[in-house]
Amino acid sequence: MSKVRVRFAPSPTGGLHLGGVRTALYNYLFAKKHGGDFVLRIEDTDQTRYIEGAEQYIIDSLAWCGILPDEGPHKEGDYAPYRQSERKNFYKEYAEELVQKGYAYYAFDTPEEIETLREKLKSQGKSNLQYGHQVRLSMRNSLSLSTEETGLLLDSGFPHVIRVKINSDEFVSFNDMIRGNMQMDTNGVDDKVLLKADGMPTYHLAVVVDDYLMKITHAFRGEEWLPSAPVHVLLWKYLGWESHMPKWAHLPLILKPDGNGKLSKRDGDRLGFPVFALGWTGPASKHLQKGFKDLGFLPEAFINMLAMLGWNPGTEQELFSLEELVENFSIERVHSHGAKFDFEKAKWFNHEWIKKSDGALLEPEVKKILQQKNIIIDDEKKFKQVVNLVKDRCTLLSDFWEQSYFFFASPLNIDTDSILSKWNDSKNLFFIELINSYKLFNAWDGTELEKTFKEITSVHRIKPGELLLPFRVMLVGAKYGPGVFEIASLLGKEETLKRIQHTLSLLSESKAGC
RNA sequence: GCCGCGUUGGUCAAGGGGUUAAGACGCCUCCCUUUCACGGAGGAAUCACGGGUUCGAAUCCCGUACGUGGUACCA
Repeated sequence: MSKVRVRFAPSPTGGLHLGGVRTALYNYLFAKKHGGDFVLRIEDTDQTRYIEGAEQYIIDSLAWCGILPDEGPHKEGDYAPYRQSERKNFYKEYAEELVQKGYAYYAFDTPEEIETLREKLKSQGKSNLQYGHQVRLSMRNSLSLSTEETGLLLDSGFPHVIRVKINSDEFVSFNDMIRGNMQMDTNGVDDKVLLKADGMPTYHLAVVVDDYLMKITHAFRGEEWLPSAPVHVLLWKYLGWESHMPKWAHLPLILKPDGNGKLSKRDGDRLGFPVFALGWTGPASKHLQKGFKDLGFLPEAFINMLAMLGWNPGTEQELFSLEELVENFSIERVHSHGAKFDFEKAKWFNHEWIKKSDGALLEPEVKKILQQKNIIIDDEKKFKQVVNLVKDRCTLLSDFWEQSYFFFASPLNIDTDSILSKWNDSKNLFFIELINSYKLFNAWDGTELEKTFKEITSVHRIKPGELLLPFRVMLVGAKYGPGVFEIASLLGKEETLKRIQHTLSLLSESKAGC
């Protein structure tokens, strides 16, 4: 058995969205599971849709996910080049070969002529034109024209394409690793263009030629290719490569959460969640669409979520590292139906990953987030403690800001309103005495702070619960966060006393103002 | 329109002739927490419909409906 080789073959037409990353992921998982190669091939045969920078963006996106190609345009192997635009000569050669063998033909119809014909049929209420066995003899091509006429047109350099000649009523069967035995007839497909007038191949030719030349053993791609699969299978046969044909698997689509249609690049803004791994700025619009990374997702959570959207190991385990996915993945367990994307579940995966990640792993990203907000981290030991203390309450990395900034800077606002309604002189006196007691502390320890706090409450005959909330608001600015004495302990004596004092004066001002 | 693929709670899903039809997200209730989370215990909610086959169908077959993809010199 030859070495497993799979490829991910995106076209550089813009950002790489969820579905694309998942296709890459499944290819990668399968390759690594079987000790094979994962090849990145850039399908840039449509010059009209080519977007500068998209190729690098794709490589960067995959790298962030931990999906590293063994070969690709950025990492050349034995099958270079890896951009189809640089492989132009191969395709022409094979297209000509197909013509010689009688499996393909030259067609001289201009796009405008075909379009006109389509419009005409449409206006007559007829079904869409299929350039195939029904009409090919009434069109302008090397089948309908004499050899002389064809030769003349060819010699004069008349623009032409090469089309595959698909026989009607032919049954094509192949095995799909997800769907099982497929038997389709050729009536559903037309005489696909193989080589365009500009000399570039279409997907149909390029995918077959490149998969053959690059010794691809398994071809996994989106379900949208299923209807044209018979053409590809036939091409493998016509080129005489049938015994080398890769095993196929057509992956289910990722659908929009609100129903209707597959998730597309444009859905990101409309639906309020990212569709890209990394942020993408359209070169024309200059509009930035944020990616999962920008929103505070961990790559581990992102690929975990993606893997589970369309695949399931059959056990109750939901949390998988990339290594565990490699170990457990099986293409046969990929579903044959699409799944709607659920952003809430995606966030859940991230929350789980933040909780289970070692604080040390999170620190660099968290530090970046805090520093972007001009928070100065002067005490590394304290920073580590804070990260571990608050990570359970963070769903996104960006949540670390709200959950931890007040350890390093004064609260932005003090929510005095939440204290004021129940505020009175005896509570004020309590805090004054608390300050005085805390001033005498030598060892600033959370347990001791709590002990003293409670002792004073009993002297003042106030329930601790009535004072804990004001205390929290003094330190945090609002009603959230970890245990209040843990916060005080990390804040240190000077800062804690300063914050109590500060809020006390705010409260007296408010009272006076009433 | 035609052709292909699909259909288990709102969402992701296990289950592939006999199950009280797993589990997860989300939602609700309670416990924990003198905050917010985390954690724990519960709850509501499902086999698209109609025919077969069978002692027995979510599971197999056929229709219908619905969804989705294709129907480009795009991939």
